[in-house]
Amino acid sequence: MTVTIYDVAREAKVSMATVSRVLNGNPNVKPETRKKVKDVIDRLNYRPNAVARGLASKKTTTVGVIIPDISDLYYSALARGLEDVAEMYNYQIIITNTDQDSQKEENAFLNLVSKQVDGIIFLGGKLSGKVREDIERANIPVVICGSGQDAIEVPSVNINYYEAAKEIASKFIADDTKHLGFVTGGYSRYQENLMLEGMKAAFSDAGLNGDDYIMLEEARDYDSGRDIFPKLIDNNRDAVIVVSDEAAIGILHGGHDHGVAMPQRLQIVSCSNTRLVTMVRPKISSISVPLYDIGAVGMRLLTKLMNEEKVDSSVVELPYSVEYRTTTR
Amino acid sequence: MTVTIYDVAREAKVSMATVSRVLNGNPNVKPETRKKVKDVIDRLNYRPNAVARGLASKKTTTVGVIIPDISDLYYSALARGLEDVAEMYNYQIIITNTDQDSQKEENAFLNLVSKQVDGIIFLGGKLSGKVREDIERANIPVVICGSGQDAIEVPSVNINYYEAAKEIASKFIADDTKHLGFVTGGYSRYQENLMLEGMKAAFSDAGLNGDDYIMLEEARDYDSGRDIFPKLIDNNRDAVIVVSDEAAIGILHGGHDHGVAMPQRLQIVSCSNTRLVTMVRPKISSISVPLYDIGAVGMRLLTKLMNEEKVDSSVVELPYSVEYRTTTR
DNA sequence: CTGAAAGCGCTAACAC
DNA sequence: GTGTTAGCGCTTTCAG
Repeated sequence: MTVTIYDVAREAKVSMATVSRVLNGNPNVKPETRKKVKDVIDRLNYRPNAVARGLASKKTTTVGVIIPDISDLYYSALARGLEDVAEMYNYQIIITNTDQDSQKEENAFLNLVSKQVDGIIFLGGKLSGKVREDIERANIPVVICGSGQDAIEVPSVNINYYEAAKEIASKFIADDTKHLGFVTGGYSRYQENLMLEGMKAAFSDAGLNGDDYIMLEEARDYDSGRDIFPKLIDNNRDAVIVVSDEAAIGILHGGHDHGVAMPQRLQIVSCSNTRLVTMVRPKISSISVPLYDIGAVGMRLLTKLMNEEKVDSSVVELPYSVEYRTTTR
Repeated sequence: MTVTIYDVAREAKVSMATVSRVLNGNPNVKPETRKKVKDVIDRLNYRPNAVARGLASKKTTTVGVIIPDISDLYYSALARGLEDVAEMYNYQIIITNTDQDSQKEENAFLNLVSKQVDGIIFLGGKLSGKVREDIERANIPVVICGSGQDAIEVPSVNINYYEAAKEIASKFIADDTKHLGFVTGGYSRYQENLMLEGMKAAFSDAGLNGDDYIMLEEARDYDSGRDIFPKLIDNNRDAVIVVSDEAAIGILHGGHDHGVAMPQRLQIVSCSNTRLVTMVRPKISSISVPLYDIGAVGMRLLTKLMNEEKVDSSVVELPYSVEYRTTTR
């Protein structure tokens, strides 16, 4: 039925070994036999069975991607970057959504290992203790993209959210805009904590105690953003730093709906840098996180790891800037 | 190094066959031996090698997804629906982005077949003649989601865009809003043509010739939407039907930037129903395409096909409605 | 430069 | 119920 390497060998009057060699670009094949084999391959329309190949070679040219939610613009931008470089290096990608559920994360990881993927990329995610153990045990290259992880020896790529948050807070403080709200999204506790520390450092530099000025809230999507708007105003916030772009837009429209002038009354800076930030009016000021690049660089790092090339630094920090648009004064 | 079925068999003092049986839930195993085997599996922390399994059983529990761009909200919503039901049925998903490039589509398809996926889902895409031949030859279940395809015998799931477009146009005509713009996105020519036919039918029903009233434009993203706004006004459009949500928002903001009152001067209806439509002000009227469901139903259909269950109808049309929000009067 | 043969880790008849 | 035995389609020594 389906044509195998054996059929090709027979037709070309060579051994399977030789066919295998031309398939894999092994130079130890006389040009003429190579041509002969290639002709037969074309004629028979032969395509090697990647599964058999994987079993024999212990390499599947497949990498697993564990992602909270592919329909979240933040993650899908990362995923796109990652997939593009995977394609360059001839890797396929198996994607699993976890909704940040630890159990799902572990299942996904174990499934991927069963499938003998050559490497795994985590986007966001919590990496519970169990998963960490599994990583340890599986002995397979893993890299984390776009999500801080607490004291873990896994290679990762991200921007420095501590510095970014500190920079934003400092600017606000300098403008005498001190009553800040920090609206977390529950994406990565570790990272959100880092940002909070950054803001506190900014207050500290100004001789102030951040705890007296920073109010914490949580909103991840548009609706919850809109819902917390009144609370922000009631608590006299001058500005908010919002992790989730959708929540930021929700807050913005909360202002719109309540007839509150923005950014006069409340300034907003969001932190995810999805396409959304410039697709609303007023445009939202935000950290320019290089999402696509984080994914791309992460995958590049993984290819190196899978290839056992040495890597200069396994935790890479990409540059960012803060774009002040029209939700800030 | 890694523990295999053979190790489990030895430790449990049974044959590999028996281990395989408990692994696959084969009922022909005495409960006590089943327990014995399971204990050893746990103790050894054994996990079957899915690649070996795939080779032996000719089933990989993996399905391929060919998608224009995962970072496009329209497609990622479909993908999420699809992935959720894939997970329910214990399938993993290999995703490939094609940017609607025929060559990439064909490569992706062939790669997926090499990997012995059990089925393939196309989201959007052009399905050039070559790919159609490949589908024919590969003899593997394929379903197309969220994209019309011209005269092709491949199972698919979508909504009836012809009727939707006709309904919208009829409403406009009845309101004496006859100078329509149709802003295509280049997603699926076939489908966009279908919509155009639908609009023409609406004019025809009103005793009018659609060609005299409908102006065609193309814009796929936010910026091009904004860019074509002046042209729409210069050509005296009363309303536009826009395939891409992002383009629709672009047009909306084009109006904003030019100080043109919307929807008084120009009404907008968009057709992709991504989350974006309710995340701008004014909220955009749109066809309520059940994106998630299209993906979910498509994957469910594929599981049936892969399982060789019989299927009532291989082209399924999901219900939709038209939501008139605040970009229409 | 090429071929023979031994697996890779598992499933699936087929016996018993 | 359980074990034996062939493969699945390929890569990879090892000879020559």
